Amino acid sequence: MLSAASRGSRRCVAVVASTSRRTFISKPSNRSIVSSFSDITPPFDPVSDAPNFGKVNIGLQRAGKLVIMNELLDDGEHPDMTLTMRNQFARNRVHLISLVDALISGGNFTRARKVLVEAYEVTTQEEFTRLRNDYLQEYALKELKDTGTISQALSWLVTSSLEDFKGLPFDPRAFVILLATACRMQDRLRGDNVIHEIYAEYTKQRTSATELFGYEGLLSYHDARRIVSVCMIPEAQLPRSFQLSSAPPAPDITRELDPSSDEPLSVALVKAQSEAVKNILSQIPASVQKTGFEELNPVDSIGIKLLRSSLKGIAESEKPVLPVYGKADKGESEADDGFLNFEAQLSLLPEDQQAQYREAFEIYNQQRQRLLEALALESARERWKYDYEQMLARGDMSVTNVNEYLWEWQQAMTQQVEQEFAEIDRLLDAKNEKPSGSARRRLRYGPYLKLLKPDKLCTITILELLRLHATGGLADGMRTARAVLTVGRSIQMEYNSEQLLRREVSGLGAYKPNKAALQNPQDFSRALANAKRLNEEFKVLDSWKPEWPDDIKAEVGSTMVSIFMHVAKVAVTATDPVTSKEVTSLVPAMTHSYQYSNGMKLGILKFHRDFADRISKDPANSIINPQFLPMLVQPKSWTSWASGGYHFSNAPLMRTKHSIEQQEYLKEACRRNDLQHVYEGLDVLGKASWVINSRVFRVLSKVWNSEKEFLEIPAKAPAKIEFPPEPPKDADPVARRDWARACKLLIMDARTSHSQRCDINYKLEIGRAFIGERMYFPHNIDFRGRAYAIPPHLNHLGNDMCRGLLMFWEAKSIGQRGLQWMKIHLANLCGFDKADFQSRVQFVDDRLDDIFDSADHPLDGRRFWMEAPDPWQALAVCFELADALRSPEPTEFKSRLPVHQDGTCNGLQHYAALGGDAEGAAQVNLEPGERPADIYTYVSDRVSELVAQDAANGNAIAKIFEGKVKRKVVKQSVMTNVYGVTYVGARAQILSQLKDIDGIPEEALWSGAAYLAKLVFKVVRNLFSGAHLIQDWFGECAKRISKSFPPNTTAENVKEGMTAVVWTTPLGLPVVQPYRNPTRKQVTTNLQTVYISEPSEMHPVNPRKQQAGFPPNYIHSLDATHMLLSALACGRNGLTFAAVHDSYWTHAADVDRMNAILRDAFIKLHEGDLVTKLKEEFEQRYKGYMYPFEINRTSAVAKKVMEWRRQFRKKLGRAVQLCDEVRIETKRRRLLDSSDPLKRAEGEKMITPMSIIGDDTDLESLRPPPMKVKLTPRQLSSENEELGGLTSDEVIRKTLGIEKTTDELSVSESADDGEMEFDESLSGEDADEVESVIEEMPVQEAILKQGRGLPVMVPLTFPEVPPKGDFDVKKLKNSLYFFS
Amino acid sequence: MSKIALGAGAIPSSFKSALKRGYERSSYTNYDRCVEIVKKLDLGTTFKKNEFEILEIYPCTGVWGRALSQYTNPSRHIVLERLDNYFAWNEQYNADIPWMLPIKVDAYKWKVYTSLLKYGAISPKKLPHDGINPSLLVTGNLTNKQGLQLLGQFLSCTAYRNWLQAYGCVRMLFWLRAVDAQRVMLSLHDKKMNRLSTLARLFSEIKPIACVHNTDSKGDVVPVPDLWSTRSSQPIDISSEDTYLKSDLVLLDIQPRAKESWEDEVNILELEYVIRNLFILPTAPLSTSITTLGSGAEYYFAEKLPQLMDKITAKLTNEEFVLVFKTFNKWPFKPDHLFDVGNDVDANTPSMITEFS
DNA sequence: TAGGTAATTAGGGATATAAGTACTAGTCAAGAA
DNA sequence: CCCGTGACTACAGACAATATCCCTAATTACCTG
Repeated sequence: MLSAASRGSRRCVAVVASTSRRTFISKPSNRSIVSSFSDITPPFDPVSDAPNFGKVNIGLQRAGKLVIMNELLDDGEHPDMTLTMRNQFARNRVHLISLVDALISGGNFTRARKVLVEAYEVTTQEEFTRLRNDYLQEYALKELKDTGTISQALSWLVTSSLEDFKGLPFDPRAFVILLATACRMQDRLRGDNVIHEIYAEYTKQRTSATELFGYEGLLSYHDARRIVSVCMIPEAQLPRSFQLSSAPPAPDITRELDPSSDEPLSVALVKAQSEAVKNILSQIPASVQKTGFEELNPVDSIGIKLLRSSLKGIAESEKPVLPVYGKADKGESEADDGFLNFEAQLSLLPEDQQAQYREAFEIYNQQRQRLLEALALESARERWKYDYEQMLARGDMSVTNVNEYLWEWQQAMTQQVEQEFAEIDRLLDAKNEKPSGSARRRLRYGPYLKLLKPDKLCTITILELLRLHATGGLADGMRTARAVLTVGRSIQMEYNSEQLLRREVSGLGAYKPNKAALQNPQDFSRALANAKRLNEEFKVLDSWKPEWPDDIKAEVGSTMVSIFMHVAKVAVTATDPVTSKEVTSLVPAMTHSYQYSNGMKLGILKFHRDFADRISKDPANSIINPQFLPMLVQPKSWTSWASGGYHFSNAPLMRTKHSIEQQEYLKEACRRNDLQHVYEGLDVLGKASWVINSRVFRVLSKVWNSEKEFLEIPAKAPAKIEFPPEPPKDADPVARRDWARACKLLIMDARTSHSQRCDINYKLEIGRAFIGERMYFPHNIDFRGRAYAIPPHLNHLGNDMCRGLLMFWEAKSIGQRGLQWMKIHLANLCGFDKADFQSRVQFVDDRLDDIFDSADHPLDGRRFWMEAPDPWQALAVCFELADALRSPEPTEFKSRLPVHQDGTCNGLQHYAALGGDAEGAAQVNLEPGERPADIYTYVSDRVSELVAQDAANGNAIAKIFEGKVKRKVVKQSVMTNVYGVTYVGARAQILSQLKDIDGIPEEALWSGAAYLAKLVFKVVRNLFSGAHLIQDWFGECAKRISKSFPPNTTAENVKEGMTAVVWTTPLGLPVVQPYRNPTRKQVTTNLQTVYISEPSEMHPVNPRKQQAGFPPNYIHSLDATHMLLSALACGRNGLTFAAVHDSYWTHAADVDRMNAILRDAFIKLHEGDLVTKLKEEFEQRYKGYMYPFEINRTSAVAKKVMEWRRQFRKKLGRAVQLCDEVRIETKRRRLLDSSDPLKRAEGEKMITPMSIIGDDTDLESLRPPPMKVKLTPRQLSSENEELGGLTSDEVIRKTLGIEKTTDELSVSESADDGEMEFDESLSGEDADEVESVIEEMPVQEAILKQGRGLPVMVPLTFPEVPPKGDFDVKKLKNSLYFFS
Repeated sequence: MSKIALGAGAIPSSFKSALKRGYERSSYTNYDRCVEIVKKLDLGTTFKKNEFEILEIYPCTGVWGRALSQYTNPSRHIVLERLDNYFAWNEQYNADIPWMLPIKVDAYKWKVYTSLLKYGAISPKKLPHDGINPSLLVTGNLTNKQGLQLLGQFLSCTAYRNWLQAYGCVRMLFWLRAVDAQRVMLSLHDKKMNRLSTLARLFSEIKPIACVHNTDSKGDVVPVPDLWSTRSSQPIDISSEDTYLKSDLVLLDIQPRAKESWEDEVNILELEYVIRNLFILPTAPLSTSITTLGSGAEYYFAEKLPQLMDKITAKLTNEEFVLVFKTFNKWPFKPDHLFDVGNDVDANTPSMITEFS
């Protein structure tokens, strides 16, 4: 048990040093950029004309400011993290934290307090303080509501600290919470007394009141002033914002406590505001208004358009008014343009009005965004209900729409959930009843389940299951484990959002806004001002809810899923096999079943076939889960690891993989303000506004509704698969197997096309909902820093179709250069991207006719666009280009089209820059060149040559593949080669490419892939020597690190003690490789047990993955840095910027500027010697760590070490473990480093393996000599070979001494049917040829292997970095094809 | 006729090391005891001298095959084995058995048997399924993981009555690891009743012929399979000391049942599906485990077979299983297909993958 | 009412599951003799 | 302690085996002085 004092001294992370403070200036550069292609000189002068990066001090000068987990045992500094990771209560910890939170929110204060006391023992101080303050706040609020005072809360604050929490005092925030609550007391006089009392208590702890006013958002100005006057606090102790001089204007709304309402404030406010909005909108000229403000659209999946109308209707009815749905929602009319031309139409107005309307639009969108986040679930439900009622009104009970089912299920489920709630309550109340198995489980998940209202729980469950069905991989089923966890997670997220909404204003309950003040705005500007003020009231406090442990999610989820399965029924019809009559029956819509895969059971949930069929067919309206949709307003700027993006949903900054280690590093970096540039970069990405390309959408929609196959859209499959007839019962097993295989293939095909159709349906539906809307994609990052859009399904990172559907909201005049770039862009999309720019422009100019045709008759024309590798994007360009060229002044044309600039083999670009590798630089366009270099084409050409050679020499496989080796075949393997792909992996990659090529016999695929993989490796080996050196260095470092132990390793923590590879990107983002071996266990739920890992526990690292993952991850962290850096600079220079990792997008007009920026960013990034810096970081980060080094067993030193171990073993009385050596060696080093000469002497006397070796000895000299490894041919492989390359059939024939008969040939063929025996397809001669390829590989390495040595723990050092070449990355400045 | 009593030590070491690597199959090596076993089997009543063939797979040391062959005198004894060393060894060991013909093929492959039949290596008579086929005796050494797989396939054939079992009820004598034998042999009342044993029980009569009976260092009996003693046929005790790799082995005599009329009313694929799925929840009452058969199954079966709903899957009798099969066959809403299509082939769904360069 | 013992249960670890091993070879790590 | 055997096979977005038996620890029930 830890005393309060020691708790206080614990720190999570030690700051190693803080030398320099970074500053940056965010002044945008307004430099004009020279623009002409005939002008080969670069737009920027490399030296003097750099774009303004505003002194972004990218990281490398920051060495010494790393986040390093300090784990020095001897200092007695247990970082919280290691404590929580290794605490024996660790498993309890996360459970207790989320349980306390749930109990508080559920209003169960008695239990909450009890668990809080329990939690004290196992949580960190920070966690605990937050929990206790949460409790205090909610408790005080409750008391205030019930009794009008908060005396009990106050007395708890006074006494509990001593009684329950070992004297851990409350922090100032706790007092602020009470003070703010006291300010809400109706009885002002009593309120003042309480305030005084609280303050008196506070002064017992602290003298200055300054801290009290430091919590943003808790106290309003007026509250603060009141406290100041009541407690007579000196003005000097107040922050500026609370001083008298900064008094805000009197608010337009009166804040009254409305205990009866539990509606979130923002909703209440927006509803109240609707009149004002209506007024504003009514003043917009008709021409603008027509664009969709009032117009109802027949399709409204998510409720956005519902909101459009409900805003108008709310004032009268106080309830959302449903839009009137027209006829079937198919056809072209649906593509209403919404606000698409808002700006254009606005530009017709006088300027001052423009500004006003823009502001109105902004506010309008903000309101809708809030409603979207707050009410989307309800709106989906309303839609179901509406359809259901329509059905009733029709008087026809046959279900025509999925929604009608959904509403029935929703209702039935709600009832069941209410019963479940009652049961939970009964159990919670029943004190002395002994809980049985199911009761115990109920008690465990009950508090969580009850956090949401039953109807909401049900809606979430239904939506989530439908979504999983559509996207969960299996067509007619989903993994149970995934389903229950996803539902559980979704419920938690909804709870989090609700809490955020609830707390949004000072966390002090709901208010009734003064409607009168809003409904009669005197004039337009006053209305605007009102609306603006109200929006500012929505400031959401940073609040982070603990994540529920997975087992809780699973239990909550499974409860809901099983309720769903219990009540959801569909009517199905089938033919009775006996009577041959049609029978109809009500069956569960979803079944719980199992499958075996490799002998292991897999729980799956399946929707009934008939219902599943519906989902892929019916418009996906109202089954879209609205939790992470694109936003209507700019995402909230990122300000911390937990805050940014959505306003009322918690989306984390980083997608961590259940790794506390990652989270802790991130939090610490965040705390230290290291992530400002990351935030800024992400904000730029988030600020890019998008709109659905409605013309592309219309084409897509038409194609979709035809239900025919089109490009990558599979045709609508019939509900029932037509299987070939089953072979007769006594058929040969071979026939039976072949039949089964054929069936399974059919099933799989149906499955993939089904899920593709579902996926496309989903995307279309989102697109349809957002048509004509300005939308934004909030972004977050993976653990390496790569950015991703948070909204799933439809975003610009998706496939060609998604990208084709999206364009920028903002339109920019393209200018001459922009027109060129747009043409180049089209050429690129058509796959013509290897030529110089001029040729690409020419490529497009030569096809203008086709392009116009595609734009005018996309479906019934010549369909030029469809032949492009990226057809939908090509179509979008066709439209845009046609418009531009036809406009009177093409260069004035305002374009919204994003134009891409893609890195040419971005990974190798970074490698070449890291190594200063001139040759490599030229291959990947770091070096300026006349034409773009393409490394993939180069490799495929070289491979083709080799294939041709082999073919000429009679190699059968080579003959098959002669002339078939295209760029695409080798591309992936070439790229991944420097990331450490193995022969097996490359072979698989090539195989999957070969499958798509026509004219290759089935049986040659495999041997061909193997053959080509070998050739690719052979070509690449000599090509990327510089990159390989660095890659090897990365690998060696990662290997040493992942096998090393920190100095405080003990026998108990030796498992977890091994080390993950951690580094800091130049932007200051700490990257932690999460690869560990998770231990998983079974958790019993209502449906089945699920097998999940225990996230709160620390698992041993997986050195293999750490090593294999480091090279790609490091390079990716660099390209992420480059991207964010470019984003940041683009943002500061006023460009719209979007990116897909190594493909950067902007308006056509701005491509030149973007190119200049991204090149500069790359130069900036690589100016310093990153590899050396990395080495220095490692040395600093892993100072004092030890790793096992193998020394030659036969050496004298090894003998001595072994002798020492024998002695040491006697002393210990047990076997010596490596961690013992770490400990003793650490002790010795500490003594040697001591300033006390006595201690130093003591240290010198100590004998350890390292002292035997000698601290200054060159370890390399101790390596065991290389050993010859005898090549042991595997018994198994020799067993698998057919006798002398003969088939078994021939063996039998020969053994029996039967001569080949005339009908032999046909017989043997039929016997081999289905069995793939490659040996046969190759004559012996050909096989030799393959051998020859293998033999040409350097044999020495294969046979001479590092011998096994004696492992000795030595201090962790790193090999020298490979010498850097003389390529100057600044040359890049003139390289036009770097990104192109 | 030379009787070579062959202990483990008598096997040439070269052969021994070859066996150890990756072969994993054990084998009984006590020739005298093998003879005893053959005698006990009393094969002569069914298999007349020179009027039947033996098909032996994976002979391993070949001791059992030798004894069997010598004492039953088949017209031909085909041995399927892939180890190089076996052939050299066999040449000297079984030189005196002229009808023995080893073939170097992989007995795991189905098409091997097709070829054997095609070339007349074995030529069993095609007989109706009303009794043991006296023209072919299959034996083998299924004492590794692969062997268990093979056993499952042989048992499946007894259900389909196809492949080798297409010739009538072909008797099979298989050496198995004791644990595997136990799994197949479980009786109705055993809690551990499983898929394989149910299949076996439905279509064949299985008897243990020889069984390990070890004593440990203290002389106590090591309890291996406990059920043979209760069976009518008292198995012969053998010791794992006398086996290759010192493993616990059992020799099972599998005699396929004569065909019954219900077999025509069910689909074997459905039968396998039903058994497989019901045994996912072996201890649950049928009312629960039946749900794994498909959507709505619980209602349909509760209506058709109410008397079975409270029974535990693992305690269903043959007759009750047959009822379930028949009922399933007539179910209008049975699933469209009965395959467990693994989701392992999540491979390139072309348009779903996001395109990164 | 306290305490001791019997009885029950919860929970963790071990094991079996299915059934054409898809293909194959080098490397690294846990495990067993 | 050494050696044969087994798992994995570039990274990321996007994670997932389950039922049952058997034994032990822990808790409850029950009994008695």
